[in-house]
Amino acid sequence: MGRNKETNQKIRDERREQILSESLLLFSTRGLASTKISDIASTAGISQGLVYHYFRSKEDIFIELIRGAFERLNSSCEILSRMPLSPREKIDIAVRGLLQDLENNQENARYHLLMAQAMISETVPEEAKAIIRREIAVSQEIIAAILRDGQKEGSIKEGDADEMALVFWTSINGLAILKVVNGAEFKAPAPEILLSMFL
Amino acid sequence: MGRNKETNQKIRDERREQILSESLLLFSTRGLASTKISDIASTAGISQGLVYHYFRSKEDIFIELIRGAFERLNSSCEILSRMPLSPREKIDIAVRGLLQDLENNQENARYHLLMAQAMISETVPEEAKAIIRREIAVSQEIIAAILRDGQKEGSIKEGDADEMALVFWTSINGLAILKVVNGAEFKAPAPEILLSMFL
DNA sequence: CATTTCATTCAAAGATCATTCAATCCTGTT
DNA sequence: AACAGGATTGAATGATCTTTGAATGAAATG
Repeated sequence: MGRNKETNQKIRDERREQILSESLLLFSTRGLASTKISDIASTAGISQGLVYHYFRSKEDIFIELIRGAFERLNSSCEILSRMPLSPREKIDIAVRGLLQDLENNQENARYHLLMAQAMISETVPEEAKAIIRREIAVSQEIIAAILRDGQKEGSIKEGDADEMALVFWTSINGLAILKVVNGAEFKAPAPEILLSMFL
Repeated sequence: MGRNKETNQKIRDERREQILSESLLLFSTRGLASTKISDIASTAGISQGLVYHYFRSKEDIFIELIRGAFERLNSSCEILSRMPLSPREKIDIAVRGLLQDLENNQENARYHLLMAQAMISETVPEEAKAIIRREIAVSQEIIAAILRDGQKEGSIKEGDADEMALVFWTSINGLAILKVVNGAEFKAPAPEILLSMFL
């Protein structure tokens, strides 16, 4: 009666992850439109047809990656906001953590880049756009809330907290782009530069 | 003997500008690969064939736009650096000017976006990449030089000036992206937030 | 060892585009 | 009015990709 269920499930999970992982690499540096299914297949070492066994279309892969990107980002943010720390410490940890992550973790920078591409491009699938519309506010609101807390107790600079959160993410995002572009040469700037906007 | 030279030249100049202008709009929001020649032609109100009367290829249009983008950016930077102002005033003017420009001038934000896309994507024409490699350092070096001047006289915060210039452009760029994405809703953040990194 | 069930491949069909080119139009000039 | 010269059009060409589906292969089960 063929292979048993668990083995098949494992094969499928692994292939799926493999396709997603290679696609992230390609989408983030070449964009959705310039990434060919044949690119994905060949870097993953499989045939083109097999890609369609796992995903309905190229755009489906993209949507899945966007979904994962926000899941990671938002859950990190929520963990941060729940930490038993002062607002000032939270911001400090967030900036240092994000910058360090950019420097060490290629994949994370790629996720940032993917999100940036998805935000910019009018040609991303509607479903991806919908996810962005829905999720983009979460991380910004969390940072803004921390900033407001800090402002109340006087440990964080005055100013419109929403605008400050916007600049916060904008800067992180810009640096992520730089990281992917510059590759190994990339050296994250001193956290103090960014922190001086808030503390 | 047909139309006279000047009239033809004028027609050609105008058409060329028109094609470039519509292309900037499309490339910046959809990317090079997802922008079809038929899109450019139809938004410019001309036939597909005519586009090829003015440019050798789609990539040629892109390269021309990138060339123009850096020309604008670098010349603005050089004007700034020559102004008879203190370093502190120069940075102040640069930040306020750039933010205001983002808010009022759709086209400028699009140029920033185009540069970002060109930097990110591995599939932009080699000639565009070459221009980027050559030109990208200019504006960064100019800002870094102003910062160093200011640090010498104590009016600007200490810190690695190159890194600070990097964060400077990164933030501007990130905001430009946001501007194009958010369109009319976009409200530039208070300049003071960014300025607090430097002053 | 025959059989079943899927993963996987391969080649072909269908779509979508960039690019070309022969024909047409427009507008000063003679 | 006839003409010249370039601007302009639009359909055809061909290249490139996505997607499909029939055929193959491998592993586990009876």
